[in-house]
Amino acid sequence: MSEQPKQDYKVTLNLPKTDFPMKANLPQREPETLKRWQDMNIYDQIRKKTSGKPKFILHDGPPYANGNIHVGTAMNKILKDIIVRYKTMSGFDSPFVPGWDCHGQPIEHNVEKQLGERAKTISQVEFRKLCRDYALDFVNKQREQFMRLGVVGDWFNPYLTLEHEYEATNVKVFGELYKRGLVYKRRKPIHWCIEDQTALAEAEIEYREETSPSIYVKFPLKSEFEPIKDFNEPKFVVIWTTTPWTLPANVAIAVHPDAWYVAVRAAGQILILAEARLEEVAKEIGISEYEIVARFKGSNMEFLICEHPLFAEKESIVVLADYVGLDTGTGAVHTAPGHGQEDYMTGLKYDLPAPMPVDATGRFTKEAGQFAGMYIIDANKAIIDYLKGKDLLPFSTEITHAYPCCWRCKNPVIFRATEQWFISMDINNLRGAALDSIGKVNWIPDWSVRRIVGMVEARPDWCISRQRSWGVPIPVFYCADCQDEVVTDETIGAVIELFKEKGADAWFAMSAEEILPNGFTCPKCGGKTFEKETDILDVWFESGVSNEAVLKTRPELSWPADLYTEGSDQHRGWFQSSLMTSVGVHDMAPYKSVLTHGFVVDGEGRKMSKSLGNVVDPLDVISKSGADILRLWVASSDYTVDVAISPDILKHVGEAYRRIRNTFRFILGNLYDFRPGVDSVDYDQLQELDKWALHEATGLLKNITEAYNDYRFHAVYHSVYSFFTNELSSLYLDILKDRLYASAADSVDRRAAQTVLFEILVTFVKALAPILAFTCEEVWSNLPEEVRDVESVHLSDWPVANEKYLNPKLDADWNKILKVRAEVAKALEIARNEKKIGNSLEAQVELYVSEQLQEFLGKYGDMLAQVMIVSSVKIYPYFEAPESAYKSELLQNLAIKVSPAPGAKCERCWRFEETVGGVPEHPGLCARCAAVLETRV
RNA sequence: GGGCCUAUAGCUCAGUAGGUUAGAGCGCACCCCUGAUAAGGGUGAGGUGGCUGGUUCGACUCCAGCUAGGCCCA
Repeated sequence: MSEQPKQDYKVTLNLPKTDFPMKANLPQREPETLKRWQDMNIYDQIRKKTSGKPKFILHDGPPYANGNIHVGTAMNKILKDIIVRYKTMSGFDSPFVPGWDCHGQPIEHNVEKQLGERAKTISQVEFRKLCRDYALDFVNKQREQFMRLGVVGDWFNPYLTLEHEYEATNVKVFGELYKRGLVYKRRKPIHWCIEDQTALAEAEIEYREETSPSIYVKFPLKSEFEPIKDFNEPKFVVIWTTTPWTLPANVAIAVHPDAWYVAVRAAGQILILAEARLEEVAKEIGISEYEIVARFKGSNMEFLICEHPLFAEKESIVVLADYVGLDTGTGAVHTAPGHGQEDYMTGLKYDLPAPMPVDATGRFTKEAGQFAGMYIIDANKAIIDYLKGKDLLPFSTEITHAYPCCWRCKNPVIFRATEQWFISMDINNLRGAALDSIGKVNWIPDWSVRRIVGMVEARPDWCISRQRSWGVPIPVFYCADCQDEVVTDETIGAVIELFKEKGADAWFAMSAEEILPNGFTCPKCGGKTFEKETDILDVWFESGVSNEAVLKTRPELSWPADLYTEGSDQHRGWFQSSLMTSVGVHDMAPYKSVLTHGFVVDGEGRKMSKSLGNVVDPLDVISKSGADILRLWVASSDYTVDVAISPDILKHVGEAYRRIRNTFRFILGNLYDFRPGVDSVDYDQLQELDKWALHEATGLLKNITEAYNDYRFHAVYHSVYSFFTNELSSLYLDILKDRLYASAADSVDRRAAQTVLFEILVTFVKALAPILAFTCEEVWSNLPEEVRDVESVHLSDWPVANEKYLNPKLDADWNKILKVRAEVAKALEIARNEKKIGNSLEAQVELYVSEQLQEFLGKYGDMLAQVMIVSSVKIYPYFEAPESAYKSELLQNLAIKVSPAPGAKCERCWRFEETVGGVPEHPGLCARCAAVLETRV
């Protein structure tokens, strides 16, 4: 029976009411919000709203249209979305046009795999159609996935590198670069499968154990060499190779510049090899007695001339190379620039020719002299026999080693130099111009500029050709008569028009004569028939021209972009390919700022991989926890370095999310009867604590606005989260409960609290909207009808810090009070552990303080009890402090005595008051509550 | 092997133009509340600042090397 009256009083309180649920249930709720955004066409509404404002263009780097999004692409798009949403709210017109990279080898590869044997019978045009379908399928999937993340953009009007206009732009840019003399052709070795007669990408190579010959070959030394000039015996440099069939293409012998080499006399001849290999090699070639007649550095041997062991009329020059190893072989390496990547680089350095005596089917051409017509697989034996016959083969054995093989036919592949197209870094000083442009770009973080500069300074010429089908053809014709390459304004113009109309497919479907204008003749010889180039462009060239194809063609966008934002791998990739094409054509970078983020790694900082089993799938996170959890994870991390994610980390993010959500919910619940237009209280009538809360909130708003401007979102997250926890939840909101619940609903005290809560809520629901896009929208829709001047929080304006709320004096005063409060909390805890009190309202607190502090605190009167959330606070001089009082360790001259509060517990507000029972109509209530109830009647 | 980057409590982050016992929140432990309740409040315990040297009166902060990890090359 005694419970009854309490129930009655409870209904007289203004307890929080809200439809905003505590349980987020994001996996269900977010799709509903997405549906609403789509129904209201929010992207268009944002465009209308920001129309005419200054533009901020974040140009999307196109992900590859293959597979589902992974957590790295998710992070990238979320970062972009936070930026775009912030810029939009803070007064910019910031359209976001997403893009996809649709051409390229991986798609081709997957389509080929699906086709199986059929791949060989299908036409290029048909094959391209299948690749197109494949790419578009993944564009659709990824579009849905990115949209599910809450990323706002022109999703149904993206840019795709397979679109006709886009394809045509490649031709335009290629034409410009060609015209500027930046494009040239040169032989370069590539992986080549002689079985399938096709070029292979690195990803199409499998390494298998293969057996190869391992032979030493004596190259007769022709030059006079100072250290051994006095010896009359025949002299040889002994080289090592595992590919005898590449010897016809030999042009050089590479030695290590810093290694020691020796000349040894044995069996009537002088052999030159690395000192470190001497013992081993001597054993192998069976010379037990030898004499070292000279010792010298590899660098001494540079430019020595040897006779080619197969072709006496040819020569082989000694060159220096760091990669020459001394663990195997002779320390002198056979070098054929047409047959190997390292050999090729050395060839470039020494300006050596790159003979290529092997045709596409793996047979020697006439360039291979006596071996012409021979299949290279059979040639090893022939060459070994030939060398034996000439006594140039001191040693021969076999080894097994990992050798590159074709993914399809499993046969060993070869390196074979073929004609490739390049963009020169140096012919017209593209490198220098690029470096100049880099200096005019704002690179964030600042080390980013060092990285790009280092790469551009050191990079080789850009090989832009691929022997593939799924891409944009290199728009070059060859005159059938004079064999000259033909690239003129006229031919380029014709191809551009063709691609615009019919797409790049037309290149494969039409003849050169059909493509070229009627009556077109070779500018050099007047020839009338032409061949088309069969190579296509590197996909990095394609994505590199996105600034030209997208920013310059879409009316809502502008060039150069304000910002590119990608992972640090794009210093080599898109940042650079975009830079080169743009500098090559326009002499400036296509971006004003470049923001780099790190890679997503696991909780231990290791890269994600299936084999480690540490892969976090963003789609999993979304379906289990919600996109806002992923978004909050992004915002909580310092993305300028690698970002860790793990189930454990996501759990912590989820807990932080709940705290933010509940804080919003509590505030919403206390505003259920608040009509801002009518009930707001003027600043002057607010209590000091309210003003303090506004001061804190305003300072924070200024800080986070700055952080957003600097793209330091984790600073936003941490400071807002800390504010919600420390200043709001455990302090301001906790203190406010009595005022909100127990005061008369329409009292100034309560309305003052609501005024501040409302202000804080509106400020931070907006300030967090770029991050918690879904949750803030949900909060927004629970706001009082009259304040929702716009339908969505994402259509609202960025909150402006109200400078008049800043009050340093108040802040200093309250810092003092709060320090005392913290000490009181310690004293209360001691009392609680001694079972003197439970709830802090059961306590009365006696403060023993300095005279100064007594004067200061005295001014606050009853307010102190409210702030401490106790029933009463009394202040005495410090010297009166009883022995039993808690002495503060932090503050001098502060002692605190906690004792059970006198009086009785008010059944309504639960404070212990001596006034309880003073009003006969309400025997269980304190004076304040009794009065409140009187006014209600 | 080279270039760029990272390394502060279990987790996410602060901080210092080098100077008293290195901070916050979360998590954890314990307590309170049951009128934010699959909530809320309080107290407390957690750090050889990756390791080793060096510079300095003094280094988490500067320098060198090493280790681990990331991106990009070779």
